[in-house]
Amino acid sequence: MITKAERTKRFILETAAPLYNQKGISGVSIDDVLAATKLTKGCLYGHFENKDDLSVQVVEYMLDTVVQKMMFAVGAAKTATAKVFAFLDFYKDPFNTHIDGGCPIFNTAVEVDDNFPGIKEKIGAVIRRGQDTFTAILKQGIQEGEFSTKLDPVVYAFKATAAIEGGLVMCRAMNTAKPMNGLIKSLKSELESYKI
Amino acid sequence: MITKAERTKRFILETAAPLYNQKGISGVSIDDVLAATKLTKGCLYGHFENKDDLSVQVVEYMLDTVVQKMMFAVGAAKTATAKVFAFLDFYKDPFNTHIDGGCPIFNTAVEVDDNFPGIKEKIGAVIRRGQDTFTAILKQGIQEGEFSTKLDPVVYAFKATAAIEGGLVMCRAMNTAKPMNGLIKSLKSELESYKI
DNA sequence: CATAAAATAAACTTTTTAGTATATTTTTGC
DNA sequence: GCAAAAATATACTAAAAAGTTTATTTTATG
Repeated sequence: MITKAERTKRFILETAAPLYNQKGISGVSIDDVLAATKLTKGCLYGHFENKDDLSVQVVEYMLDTVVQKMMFAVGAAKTATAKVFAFLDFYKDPFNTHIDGGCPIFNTAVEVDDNFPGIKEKIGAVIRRGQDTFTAILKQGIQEGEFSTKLDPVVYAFKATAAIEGGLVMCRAMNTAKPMNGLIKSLKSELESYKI
Repeated sequence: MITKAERTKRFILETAAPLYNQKGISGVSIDDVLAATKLTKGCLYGHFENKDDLSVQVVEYMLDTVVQKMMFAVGAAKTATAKVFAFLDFYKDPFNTHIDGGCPIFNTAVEVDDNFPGIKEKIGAVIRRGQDTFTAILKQGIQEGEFSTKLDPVVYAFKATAAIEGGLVMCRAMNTAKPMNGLIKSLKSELESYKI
């Protein structure tokens, strides 16, 4: 049985997530979180030790959420090509990013880069694991004769991820979703050029 | 004649720039800037109205600086190919980014995305102008017979920029410069595939 | 070299934010 | 229906950060 306390804690994480994703760790105050959740300080501090504890858990919640959604989208596809395409489509709408405010992995990576070493380590691990998964999918595609051996899995995985994530930030900054379409098409046809 | 006041103001902007680029606007305090410059409050507030004024001017200084350096690097090249290659090489070392802390355009874009609407507008304009310049270079390359008409200037410009910027963030988060080499090589050979 | 501009020193006020304490009320789950 | 858990209300304290003030000292440049 899920307790009330667990539900409340989860509600706080869910509600705080878009705030953190939009304003960044340093940009969110406890009062912001209280205003968004309409809870009281007593309640919040009953679930989290202090702001740092809250911040770390919100970031972890966001990372878990986005990784899980991405895995679900990719996992539903059968072939290597379909899996990669599912990944490329994951952020096709830069203004609907599963958690409001863009990609939490990237947003957090930028903020904690030269700050928050603990969180940085976690972000690095998530990205590394993502690259490993992506690379493994491509390698299997090669092994099973879906792609030519001329495809470099490590390079394509990095290029595709970097371009999607970078494109997302650019689109949001320029306030237009359009360039994302051309980018995704280009990355798809680049992969298809290795098809056997 | 450049006055002492102008020199001091510039010194503040130069010194604060890496702080802002590393910690973000919300992460930098006035005391951080005072500690870094070893100036006093009286002096700082003699040059800037308040923290907001300082922040806006630091961001503008960073944007101007990076755009100027990029233009210098690209401008030194003669052919369209050489210009694009110069751009691709601009961030080849993710840990030496002209201003410490990564690309200020991107870092600021992420932070001000859902916050700081004034600064966001400026970032958007810088990115748009950059894309226009990049696209114009490719178009000229096509016109002058350097590239095939099959090259889509808008798509390649966006893809290359997004990938470089995204790759920069990923490398910094993973604490490795290596993937940047493969990425740059891949983007270069992608462009070369359109060479006539 | 004189003076106006620039910077310092130091002590403030104000505001914001984090965090604490406790008595009271509400809710939940047995 | 009742006891424990959870949340509220309210009123705090503490610390950090922003911003002000003013008298004094230093420095730049006409």
